[in-house]
Order: sequence, then structure tokens, then C-alpha cells
Amino acid sequence: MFTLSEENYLKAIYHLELGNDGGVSTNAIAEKLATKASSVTDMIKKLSEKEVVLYKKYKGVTLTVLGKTVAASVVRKHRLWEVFLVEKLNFSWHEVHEVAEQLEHIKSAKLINQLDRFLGFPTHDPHGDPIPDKDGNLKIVAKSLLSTLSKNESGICIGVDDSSSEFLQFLDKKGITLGKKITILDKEDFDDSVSILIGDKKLSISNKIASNLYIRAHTGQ
Amino acid sequence: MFTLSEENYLKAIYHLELGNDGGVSTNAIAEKLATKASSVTDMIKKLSEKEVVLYKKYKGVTLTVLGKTVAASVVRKHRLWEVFLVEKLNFSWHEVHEVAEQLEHIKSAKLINQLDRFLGFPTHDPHGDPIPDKDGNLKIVAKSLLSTLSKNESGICIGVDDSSSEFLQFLDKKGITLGKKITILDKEDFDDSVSILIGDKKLSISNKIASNLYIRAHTGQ
DNA sequence: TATTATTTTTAGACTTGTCTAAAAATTTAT
DNA sequence: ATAAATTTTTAGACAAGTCTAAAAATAATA
Repeated sequence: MFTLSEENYLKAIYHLELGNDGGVSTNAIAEKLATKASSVTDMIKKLSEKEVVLYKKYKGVTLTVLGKTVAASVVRKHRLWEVFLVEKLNFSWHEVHEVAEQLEHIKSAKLINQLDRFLGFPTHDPHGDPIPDKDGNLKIVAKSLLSTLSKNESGICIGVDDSSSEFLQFLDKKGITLGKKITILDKEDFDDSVSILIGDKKLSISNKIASNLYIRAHTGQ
Repeated sequence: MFTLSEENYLKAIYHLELGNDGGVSTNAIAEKLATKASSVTDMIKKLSEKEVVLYKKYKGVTLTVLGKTVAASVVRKHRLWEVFLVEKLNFSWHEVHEVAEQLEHIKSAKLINQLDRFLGFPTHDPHGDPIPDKDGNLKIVAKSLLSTLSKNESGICIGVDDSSSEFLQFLDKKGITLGKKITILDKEDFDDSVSILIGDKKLSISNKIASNLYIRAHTGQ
């Protein structure tokens, strides 16, 4: 069994490993968890004892198979709860993270299995991130950043890279939500802004926005 | 804000105050929380600092208005989550307690308000215990123990006194559930056992069972 | 490659919540 | 009302998780 703190470390390492492949550095973990490197070293030793990470001094850590399973289970719970909050309790997508951070640590296999069924076995959370299955595997969907599409190309908005509350509220204001079709009308060279058609609305977004939106390739116009 | 541990102490004191009116003893709290009296003394001092209990050395504690509010809010969350687990996730009434013990500490006003609405503003949990409202008030329903009814009297089963998993499973096996009408057919003097009619089934139950079942007086017949 | 700069680890301290053992206060009983 | 039993508190210790400051190792640079 793992403590709340241990679970948070495993989750952080899990996310960091998905980004950079190879070992995860002490500093990277410290930054992600808003803690100090010395605290991370202490915890890493404990996790190493418990055989959920491989650790060699000064060389960073990687999750073991067991560690990956535990981390994926926490992520699974987090994302299922997010779906619950949005679908059943009328939360907005920018409000769910904080609460899911707490709910993800509730321990009950039956709870999470029944919740999964209750929600209709969702595959993605409200930000478009995939929900690991019971064994910790996640289905990767091919996705591109909106900023990489060319003029006249289009696709379905399927996720966000930055899921901060501020960014999500900005998207709400602009009417950009998951599932909507987006077409590139024009790209401005001088500031990299993009004119898009979303639904029947035309709007211009900055490159910063465009490179935080994931699009599923929409083959055949 | 209160820690998980503080919330558990407040909840324990809240429950103990409902039973015995007047101050709650250190030992009573220790027993309820399966901890040691010395630990209780330590925590009581902290709670006293935070002005959620009134404490005088050797004289036990009572909750302040603030303390009662906090405790009632934890109980409210516990019982709402129990309803959720039974109504939405197909838990049995004997399975909910352990999980609700965790869920009751999740902090989010919106979560609990929306959950309340989602569940249709329930007034009682799956064991028949009343759910405190947002202000911590609970509606007390007049109830009697089945063991106090006389021959030919009847009532509706509305709760249990002992909500241990074992007792609840026993009731399941016998087909005794909340909402069912129970009529006393006969009472045996020599062992205080009771013959009852529940639904269309006749069965004999011991006094121990009869004095753990709450009945709403069924006036008229 | 020698010297900085950066990263990581160690050492020691602090907080929270718990414990045991012993002392103090209260209650019960003779 | 005094002695015995019980309850409660104090004192000191411990584990988990964190921190600061300093030391050690690694990486970057001249």
C-alpha cells in the first residue's frame, strides 16, 4: 500500500517519463511537485526500497513495472473522477483538476470499477487525455498540434496540451471545446497567428493558443 | 482548514455528544478512534486552540458551535457519499462505510452541493441515518426500537442501531431492508425472541436483532 | 584538463500525529 | 474521609515528510 505522498511522487515520475524518455532527474520531480530536491532524494530512497523505482545516486530514477502500474492506477482514478465531475455534477473542465487531485487517492477497487461502468467506460477525460485501463495501458491516439496544420486543413479538437485553469477558461470564452471541427482559414507569417473556422464562427488565435490545442487528423476534408 | 485527523476527532466527539449529553470523556474518544488516551489529550489541546472544542483539564470536551458545524459537514459528506455508492454504484449497504470514511474528507463545497443535487437531496443514508443539511441541522424522525413494540403493533423499518457489516449482511440474508413493514405477531417471554411478519414472510428474530432495528410508528392499524 | 557552475545528496532540524511509561487528578469504595 | 481504583495528563520518544545549509558528485566551460 502506498501513502498519498508516495502516490503523488509516482504520478509525477510517470508523467515526466512520458515526456522525456530515459531517467527522470531529481530536480524535475522537485519542480513538478513544488518541493525541494532534498525532499525528493529522501522519497526516492523510500520508493526504491519499495521497488517501484530504479535509483542510482546522481543518475535519476525510472519506474519499475510495478511502479508504472501503481502510477497508472492513480492517473486512471484521477481521469475517471474528472469525467464524473463534468458529466454528472456539471463541473466545467477547468474546475475538475483540484478536486480530482484529492479523489485520485481514494482506495477501493470496487469503487473505481463501478465508477468506470457508471460512466460508460470512458476512454478520455474532459481535457482529451486518455484514461489508462485496469492494467494501466493507454490507447494513444494520433494527434497533432493545431499550429502544425496548413491553410485549408482541418481536424477535430481532441485535447489540450496546457490544461491550466486559465487556458481552459480562455477556450470556453472563445467557444473552443473538445469535439469541434476546426479549419485553418489563414496563417499570418509576421506574428504566427491563425485564422480559424470553428463551427460557424470565424476567429483569430495566437500561435501560443494554436500550439496548445491538439487536433485529430481529419482525413478527407 | 482541518486535517484529516482533526476531522475524525471532531466527528467522533459529535457522535459521542449525540449519545451522552454533556461533556465527552478522553477515554470515550480514545475507544471510538481506536487510539490511546494520551493521543486524545494531545489532539484535544490542538482542537481547543482552534476553538472547535471547549476543554478543561480532566473535565472532558464539548464541541463549540464552530466545531459542531465542521463535524456535521463531515457527517453530511459521509452520508451523501454512502447514498451515492448504494444508489449509483450498486454497493450494498454493508460495503459503503469504509469507502465513505475516505470520501468524507474530500474538500470542495461545489462537489458536495452538486452531489446532493445529483442524488435528489436525500434526507437519509442507506442505514436510515439522517443527513445533516448545509447548515448542519438534521431532521430527527421519531423512531422506536422494534423490541419496544407490543404484539400486533406494526411499523416501517427505517434504520439500524448497529450498522456493522456483519449485522447488515445478516439482515440482507433475512430479507430485512429499510422501508419494509414489520408486524409483531408474537413475543416469547422466556428468551425475548419475537415473531414478525415482514412483507409476506413470517420469521422469528432474537431480542438482540429486535433491539437493533428502528421502526417508524405506523399509526392507524 | 583544470576550473566553474549546476545538480544531487547528506546532515541536522522541525511538524504532525502517534506511542509507552510514569505522574497527577478524579472518582469510587471501604 | 481515607485508601484504592480509574481516568487523565505529562514527559519523552518515534516515524513520516518536509525544510535549510553545507558537502559531494557531475556537467559545462574556458
